[in-house]
Amino acid sequence: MADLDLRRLRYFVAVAERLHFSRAAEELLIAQPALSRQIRALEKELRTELFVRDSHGVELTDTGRQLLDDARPLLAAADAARRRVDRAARADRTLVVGFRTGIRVTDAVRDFTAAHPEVTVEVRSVEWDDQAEALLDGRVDVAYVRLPVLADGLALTPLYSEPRMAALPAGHPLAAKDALTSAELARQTEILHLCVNPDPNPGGPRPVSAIRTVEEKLEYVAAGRGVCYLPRSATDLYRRADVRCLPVTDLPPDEVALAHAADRPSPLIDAFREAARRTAPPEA
Amino acid sequence: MADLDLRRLRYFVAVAERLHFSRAAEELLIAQPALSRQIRALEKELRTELFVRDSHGVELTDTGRQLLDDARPLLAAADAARRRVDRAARADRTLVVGFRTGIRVTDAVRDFTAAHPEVTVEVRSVEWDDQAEALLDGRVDVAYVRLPVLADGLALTPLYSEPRMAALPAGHPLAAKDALTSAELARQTEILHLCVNPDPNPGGPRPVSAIRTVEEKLEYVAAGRGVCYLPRSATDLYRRADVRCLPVTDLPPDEVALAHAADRPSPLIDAFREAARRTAPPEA
DNA sequence: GATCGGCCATGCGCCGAGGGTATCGCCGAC
DNA sequence: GTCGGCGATACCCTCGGCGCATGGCCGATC
Repeated sequence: MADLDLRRLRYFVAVAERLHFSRAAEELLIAQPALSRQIRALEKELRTELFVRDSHGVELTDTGRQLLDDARPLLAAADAARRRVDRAARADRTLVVGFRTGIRVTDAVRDFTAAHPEVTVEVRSVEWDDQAEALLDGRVDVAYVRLPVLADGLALTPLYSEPRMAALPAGHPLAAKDALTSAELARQTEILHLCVNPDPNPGGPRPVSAIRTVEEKLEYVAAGRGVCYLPRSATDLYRRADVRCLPVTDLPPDEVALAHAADRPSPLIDAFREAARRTAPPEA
Repeated sequence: MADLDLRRLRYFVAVAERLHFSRAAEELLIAQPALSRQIRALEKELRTELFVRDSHGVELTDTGRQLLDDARPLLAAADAARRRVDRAARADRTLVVGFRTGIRVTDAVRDFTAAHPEVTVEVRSVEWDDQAEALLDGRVDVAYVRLPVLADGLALTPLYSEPRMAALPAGHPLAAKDALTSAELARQTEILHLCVNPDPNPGGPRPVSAIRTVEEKLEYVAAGRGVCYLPRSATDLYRRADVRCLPVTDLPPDEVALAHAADRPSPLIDAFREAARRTAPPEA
């Protein structure tokens, strides 16, 4: 039994997702006849029909659906493997540091570079909902994260913590105070949650709106649609007159940690971790 | 970034496992130069060395080890996907029933075939350590299993249970009794465990020996090296003069169930499950 | 109801990837 | 020094995949 061909699988997924050969071919940057032939060849290899093509268009068969379910994770795994190899190949020459808005990385990078001038340090911003993936598949070597982190397979080094703040509209009755408690906020107003994943559970209930950035979040707050929690570095960064930010005294502080893939130890990662620890801001 | 090629990955794994190009090529049924070229091409594609080749032979680099770690599960996933598609393709024409020694399947097959004469029923024996895999990747559609089953993703239908027996050498002091308790066995003798996996945890401690079949197990018992537990159907099947089998009164009976992959429902599987339930032997 | 347009399949020629055979280069063993 | 084992290279051939042009089918349009 010959191997499946990942290129053909990718072609198949492209067609299955669009149910349209010509458009899929366009997306794949090949001509439509080539795509038709490849799909036919795949069907022949598997000795089964994957699509029903009739005058109404193209549809998946049951077998096709089965293959689609398998093909997507398989292709993702292949990509991840490829990235991990890429990472291993440059492991002793380059360090890729992931971070998110509001986290200061320059001090640690400078400290690290002083000790390892031969190593190229890349700094790359990482989406929150992708940070664990990015670490595990090798797109970044280490990443600053805010605890808690939900994924397995990551080694975490706590670095520092910062007060948790609440952002509320400037005219809000609570905005006159100097500090707040979570009870006051829970009782008085609706809390906006940052929804990072485009569609966390498809079909299910979802947060107000697909808010992806802190700016967007604050926009909602300024519009009087609610309040939200933020770490202090975020409120410092995005100061605005129509939003007031106050410390919330009874919530545990927001902890920032350095994460890296738990397998695949590396002296460079260890060195960067020490650099990050040395340069972490003092506790507030 | 082009896709990894699974064929090349398979070549790579073959070399990595043998650390010998010529022998790997022989195994792969290609000539050695072709293999050398493919590995070189893979290294070029990944822009990194995977092996160090010197006069002492061939060795993996760190990157090569990383790739090997990823390649094996990837290839296994591809094979499993292929098998699941094969299964989906024949889902409404064929039913593959897995079973293990000592389980009687003919009654259920006959009952099922009477109701579905158009369906081809294949019966295939399955290794214990492979039964969950075989169900999940579609090599078998349903399988008779003995509880408990350790794998997730399987739907289980209990069918019947049978007494648990102990097998001991004919001359053993306890062999004169009519029945035993687990306490007597635990106190008096060493228990042989059936070691089904060729090497359960490489490098770690392992059971006495790689016993794979009931016959082998009984051979050890006859040789006086221990006693073992078996379900009654097994002791009935492999009767021998130098081994005595007695019921163990205080152990829960051995339960036989029908298992199938929890996703991918199928009317044929449902029908076979009913047939199995109808034809299950009465409780002892 | 003839034509047109959208869409997938097919025919054909080209090119490159991959395989086989023969051979080279290196190194260690005897 | 020679020989044998092993991986790399040279050279050639085959086949698979692609693009272009075109065919065949069907539904929409006027």
